Amino acid sequence: MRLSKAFIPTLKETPSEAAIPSHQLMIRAGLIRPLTAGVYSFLPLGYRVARKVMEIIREEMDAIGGQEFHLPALNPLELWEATGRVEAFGDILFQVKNRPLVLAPTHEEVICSIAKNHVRSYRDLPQIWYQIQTKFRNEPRPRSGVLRGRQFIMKDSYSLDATAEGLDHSYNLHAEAYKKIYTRCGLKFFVVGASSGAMGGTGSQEFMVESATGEDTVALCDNCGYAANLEIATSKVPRARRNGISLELKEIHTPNVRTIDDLARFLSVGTEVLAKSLVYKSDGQPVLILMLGNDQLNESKLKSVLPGTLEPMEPEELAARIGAEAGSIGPVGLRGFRILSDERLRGGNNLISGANRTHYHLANIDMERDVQVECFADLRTVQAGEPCIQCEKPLRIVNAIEIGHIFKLGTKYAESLSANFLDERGVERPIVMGSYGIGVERIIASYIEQNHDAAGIMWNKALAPFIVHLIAVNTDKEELLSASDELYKELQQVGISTLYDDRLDATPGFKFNDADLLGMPLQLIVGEKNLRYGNVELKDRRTSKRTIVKKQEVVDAILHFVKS
RNA sequence: CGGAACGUAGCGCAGCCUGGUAGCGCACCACGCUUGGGACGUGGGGGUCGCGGGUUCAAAUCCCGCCGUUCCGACCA
Repeated sequence: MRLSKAFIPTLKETPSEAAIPSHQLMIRAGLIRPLTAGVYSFLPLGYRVARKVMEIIREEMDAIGGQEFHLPALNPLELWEATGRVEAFGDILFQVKNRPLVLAPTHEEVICSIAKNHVRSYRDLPQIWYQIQTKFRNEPRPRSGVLRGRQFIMKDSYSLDATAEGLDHSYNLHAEAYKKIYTRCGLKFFVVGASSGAMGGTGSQEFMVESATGEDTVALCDNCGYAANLEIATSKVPRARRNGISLELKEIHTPNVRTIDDLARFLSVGTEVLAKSLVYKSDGQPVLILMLGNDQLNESKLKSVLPGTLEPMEPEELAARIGAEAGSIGPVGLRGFRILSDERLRGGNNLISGANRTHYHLANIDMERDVQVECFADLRTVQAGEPCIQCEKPLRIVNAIEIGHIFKLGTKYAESLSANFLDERGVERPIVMGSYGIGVERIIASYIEQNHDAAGIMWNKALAPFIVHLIAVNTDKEELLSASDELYKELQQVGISTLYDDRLDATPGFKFNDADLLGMPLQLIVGEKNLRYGNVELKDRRTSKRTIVKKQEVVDAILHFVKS
């Protein structure tokens, strides 16, 4: 492509709305342009990258036996009502105003409706169906450029199996394919155990890229490789103590003590003998949650114990129900509340918590003797430095970008849409499903987050929109321009994709800076001082290493680079 | 949805407080000059100052409402 004729609008200045490097560079390098909040146009250069990513995905999906579909983004509302997901998605689901249609945020429903009509027997299974298509989600707050948009390209696939073992196999095939895809894209990634969230199902893993700009938080063990989304991560923290004798309950006066830290200071005790009470409403019913010391409640974990709506109780309602302020709430003698406790408090005694009387706390609480706990569960959020659940080495907590998510769905969707098949014995059973997603834009943005410098992007060969950026430096010299033209033609003939900066009016500095910004892996620089001796210059964008090569030999050198 | 900021030429911004001619840099067009790290000179084109209402002789500027965008938080498959 000749740059003089190409539409590659580069910007010298950083657009004010872009706060993170990938977003800034994608706009500056002319890959994308914003249209409205969370919606971007791919410009030609950006779409070349997107196509490379999609082709890698396609090859690896085909390699595990995937069959490519192209499903409609417009779905009948009725189909989504059947699975209850109109309500589950709520405002995230775009609904068409003048027809009972929705814009699909994912395609389990459509897949099931096809399977229901055409998969009749266990002999038709297993299947892996996939597509690469635009998804629509009405995100309340789009941000970080293409990392969280309202419209984005997603590879989504669905496995259909007869049995749970079959699902395990399909799931593992996907996990392996995903690793190959990210590796080929040049991403440094890791896999974490994840929450299935609103998707439901029996297990899920996320593929993550460590990045300060990521919206997910992950606990990592550098020693043994344990990695889990903070939504489900656990650690080996000790339980609350249990002393020999449970002392008698005793009310203590604690004027103006509200927080756990205040209380520990006031009583000169460690926070590990204190039980914190949090009050929520689950489907409108009051629930008291007990946490040890300053442990932070993990709402994702709580939601898996308390499905349904969940909201913190307002202080006014709390005061009205208990007659005490939030800092003095406790589990003993509390009526009308379900009581849940974090696992860490199981069996503890001689603990201190609120007395349900403002300015008073209750000491010597025995969890077994004094508290009617409905259930114990892991409800706490892991903190950095805590011992790893597997090897007890300290955990790290990092931010990460989710670039893929795989789910074992089970029979949830097949059941609600009656997607059944007949097994070997002629018994009708629901299809066992898995669902798997990769965000195409997130791969691109994550790649840029990991591979840029002050000057711009540093593409690898796999994702680069062009392999070579050919720069004609002194365009006023006839012989120099014709030498560049010649090289451009030769590179085209041997199939090396080349962006050729043949602009007559741009100064050398302008061209060099554009080349660094656009970030093709190799820059081929044709300038007067080298050409005089029959040489040209090759610059490696990533290392900035320059080599002087004979003009006749440079195409071979580039071919060698491409094959290496 | 809560908190905050912003909206003036394609981009980055000033002007607003203290009302009276819409400005700067980059980009763009023409000509000249220049060619190894975002040149230079001369001339030029381009703006309903987000939208609507109000105050005023007069509004980019003051007041009210709306819309949009971004950031922090909540939320998040």
